[in-house]
Parts: sequence; structure tokens; C-alpha cells
Amino acid sequence: MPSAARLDRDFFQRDPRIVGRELLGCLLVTKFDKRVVSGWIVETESYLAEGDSACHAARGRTAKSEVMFGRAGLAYVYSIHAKHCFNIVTQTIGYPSAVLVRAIEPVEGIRLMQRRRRTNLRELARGPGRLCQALAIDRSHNGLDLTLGRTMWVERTSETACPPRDIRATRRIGVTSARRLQLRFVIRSSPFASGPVHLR
DNA sequence: TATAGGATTTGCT
DNA sequence: GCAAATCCTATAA
Repeated sequence: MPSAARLDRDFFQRDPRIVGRELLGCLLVTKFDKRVVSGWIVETESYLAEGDSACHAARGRTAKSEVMFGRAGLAYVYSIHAKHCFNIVTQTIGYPSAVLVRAIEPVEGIRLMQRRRRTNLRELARGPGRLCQALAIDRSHNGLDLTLGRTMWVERTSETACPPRDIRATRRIGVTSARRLQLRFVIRSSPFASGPVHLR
């Protein structure tokens, strides 16, 4: 039996670049209506409070970015292009930042994910919008505390330590500002990661 | 109230 | 590879 530890607030209360990298290989778990759906995190993006014009908190506190000004470990869910994106709030002390979870490798609850998204295993949660559809994450989960471990949380298990050699940092996908920042972290060998091949 | 734009996805060429 | 679909949010009037 692999040992598993739920990530606590201290884990998230750090520089988003560190959290984004270390989330790779961790297990994202949702438990809605007593049904567990989970997957290995294979791709993330960090959004910084300073020097990052692409961060939603960069232009100040708004209704949309409100939870980024709250506590580390909260879920930040927003909608874009008629889809949802799931983030986890990181370092917060006067410093609103977050990590976007872009893709997971499905582990548990695959049948349910396939019911929500009629597609093959590889495409189930490959991309932030697809991931939210597969896990049934929407705006109602915005502000939810992931460190409580009730309906959503992240685990680090002994069997999944991701070899650092297999991790690459690239520019972020889709952002139109601060394009030069290398804040996307991806497991290079994972077929479940999104984005173009040359960014592996 | 109107408008423009975006951390996307999908299907077609 | 490209463009359309889609809808929420921020901004301005």
C-alpha cells in the first residue's frame, strides 16, 4: 500500500513556481455525491502576483479574482470561452497568486468521466476546460478549501514521485500577455498533457 | 445597457 | 493549421 498524504496549507503557501512544479505527479481527487474521481496531475501553470500581467489578480481585486486574495489552498474556479478552469491559490500574504491545473491522467472514476465527456481516455482531462468537465468542476466550487479534504483535495503518494528529469518548463498556453515567462510545467513523457508537441 | 476580449475546445481543410 | 462557437467579465457610457 503506497502511503498518501493530503497536501496542507503549508504546501500551497509558497511561491507558485515551486507549487506548480511540485504538483506534478500528485493526485487530484474530487468526491462529489460520494463518488470519487481522481487523476495524476501532469501539467500546471503558475500565475504570479508581481511582474505577471497575465495573472487575474494583476489588475487589482475584482469579484472574479476575489479568492486569490484569500487563503492558500482554496480553489479558484473561473469561466472563460464558455468553459471552466480550475486553479489552486498559492502564496497569499499580500501576494495573490495561483496555479492552474491544466491536465490529469485519469485514475479513478473513469466510467463517470466518460459519461460526462464522450471521448477516449486520452482526451478525458487533457486541457483545463476538459479537466473541469470530466471532474464536474464549476463556479459553485470557487473558494472551496482543498486542505479540508471533504469534497476536493490533492494527495502526494510514495508511488508517484515524478522524476525531475521528466519535467520541463515552457511558456504558458493561450495567454496573450507576459508570453515570455516560462511558467508552464509539464511531464514530458505523459500522453495526457495538453499543448503542442514542441512544448514537451 | 453595450461592447470587446479571453489562462478554450472542436471540427474542418 | 485555422477559424468558429460560446458566454462570462470588465469597462465605459
